[in-house]
Amino acid sequence: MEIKTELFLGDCQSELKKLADNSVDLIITSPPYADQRKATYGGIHPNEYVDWFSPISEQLLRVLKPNGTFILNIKEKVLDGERSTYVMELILAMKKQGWFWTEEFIWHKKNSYPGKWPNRFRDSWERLLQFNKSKKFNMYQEEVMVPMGDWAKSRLKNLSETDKKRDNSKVGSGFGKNISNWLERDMAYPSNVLHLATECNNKNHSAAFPEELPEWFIKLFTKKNDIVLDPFMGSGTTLFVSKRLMRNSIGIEILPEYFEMVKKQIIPLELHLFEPEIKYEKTGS
Amino acid sequence: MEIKTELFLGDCQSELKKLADNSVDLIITSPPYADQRKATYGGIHPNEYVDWFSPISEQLLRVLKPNGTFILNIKEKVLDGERSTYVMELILAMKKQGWFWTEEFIWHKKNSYPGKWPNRFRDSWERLLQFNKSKKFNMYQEEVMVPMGDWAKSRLKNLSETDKKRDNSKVGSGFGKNISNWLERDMAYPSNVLHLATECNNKNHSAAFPEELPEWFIKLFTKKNDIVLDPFMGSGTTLFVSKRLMRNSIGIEILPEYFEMVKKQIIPLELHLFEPEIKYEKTGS
DNA sequence: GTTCCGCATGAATCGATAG
DNA sequence: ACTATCGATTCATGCGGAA
Repeated sequence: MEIKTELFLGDCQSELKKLADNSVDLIITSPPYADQRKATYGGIHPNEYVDWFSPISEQLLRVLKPNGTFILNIKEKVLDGERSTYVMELILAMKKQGWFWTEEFIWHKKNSYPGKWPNRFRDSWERLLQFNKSKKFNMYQEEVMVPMGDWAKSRLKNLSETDKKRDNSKVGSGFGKNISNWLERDMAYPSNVLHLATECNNKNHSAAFPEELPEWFIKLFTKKNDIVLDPFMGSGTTLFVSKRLMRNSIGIEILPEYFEMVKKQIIPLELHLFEPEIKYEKTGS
Repeated sequence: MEIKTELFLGDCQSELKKLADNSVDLIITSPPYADQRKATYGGIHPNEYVDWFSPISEQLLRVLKPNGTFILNIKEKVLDGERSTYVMELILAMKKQGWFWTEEFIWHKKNSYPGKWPNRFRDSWERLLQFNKSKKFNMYQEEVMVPMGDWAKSRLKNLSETDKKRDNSKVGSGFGKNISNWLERDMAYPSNVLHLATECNNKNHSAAFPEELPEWFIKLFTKKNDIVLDPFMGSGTTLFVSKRLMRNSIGIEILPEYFEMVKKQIIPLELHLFEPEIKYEKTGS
């Protein structure tokens, strides 16, 4: 089946109206934070943030499938020495709209920018708010399982030693068998804290998140041929990852530069993606 | 100078009234979370939590010195499939009382409670909310500087590979047990994400936080001979650490068992603490 | 005296069962 | 219908006994 990528150029709120009700499986986005990035986006004052975002979240609620998920990446800025409260007010407002606030993941940015202030440390985490339309939603936990921690590693080490001896006495060669069994068993479910580095380079967009971030949520909340929406597309990370993972995607971007940039990059990516599939069928292996 | 430890047995709200205005340098506490410690403490329903805590936070605002800091350790529970909002409502309520919400630290608990559910992962973080009475407050950042590991150098190369696995060992600000292994020369300021394991054993209290947690904040926000207050003393971790770091401390506890337990333990600790000092003076080294 | 392994146990959450 | 209680799930950690 072909993977589609749809791009919309224009204001997020009005472009969203073109999308059908209950048509999207996953929304994942990082909207412009209040008063950040004033140069590229309008820059929204913290006090106006909830009023600005509410009509958008209302549209998102409409287009999301009943079993779908909305992941909102956001962090309040420091205003006059203290944290703003607009994120909390936004959560409360979205709950009134009908959203369920299911969970708050923490994105721990391992390589946050250094800096020194007299009264605070580097801000090295952001919120990843999970909202849902109903209490039942699709979640494919096995897709994001991770290897176990130190305990399992050391245990695996010892096991490989003993298994070596056992295998040598019984069969002869091949410690691969037992180890691979243990490797499979040594997977654990992750927690709600994500450790990812920020991507500082090769993107023109000022605040692109690392590919691993949308990848994790796309794997977790969608399956192949599902539809992913990023209403603040930016440099298009979410869309590229969606395509790579064989998910359809929709992107909305208000700035023509980003829109054109993504549009140009999506087409060669399609060719690149379908080429290996043909080869694979020919060799038959 | 002698280090004093004062203990109060009784209800937090009424006992706090015995303390003088502007008399405490640091408040650090972990109140019973809504409906959690039902067996030991009363258990407060999420809907009533703000009303229950507000009179207490009002007292805390009164007793805190103008340059002091209040660290509140708290996390909302899941209620009927979604996160409760009482922590956010509490922050908004405390701001109305006159508190400044300066910062939110994240306590990442490596060893969070296990479990598997169809719709969520393990909860492995808690909030450490920093409130202040004014925008100018005492902060001794050098006291909590951490050595830098080589993870900072190699982070760019292995990014995609390591992120697929769970990074257990070297994530983040790295206080804990391996400090002695780190190189001394390049010291860095920590960030606002703390990586600490919970203490499961050797305490009779059900939910003592690890000593490193109050230690970090005591070093960061007080100097020697300052006064530290824990209005929900529990097993007394905050007080023991304060004493060890030569800070005066005040503890309030409503349950006589804990009160007596801490009382008994504080006295031998004093003897233990002052003995080495005398020896130190005698040897003169 | 080390190192290693077994085991109990947490600020958890869900779903089913019972009043 | 709505609350209360119980069992099942699962992972890092530290302790004690063993090799």
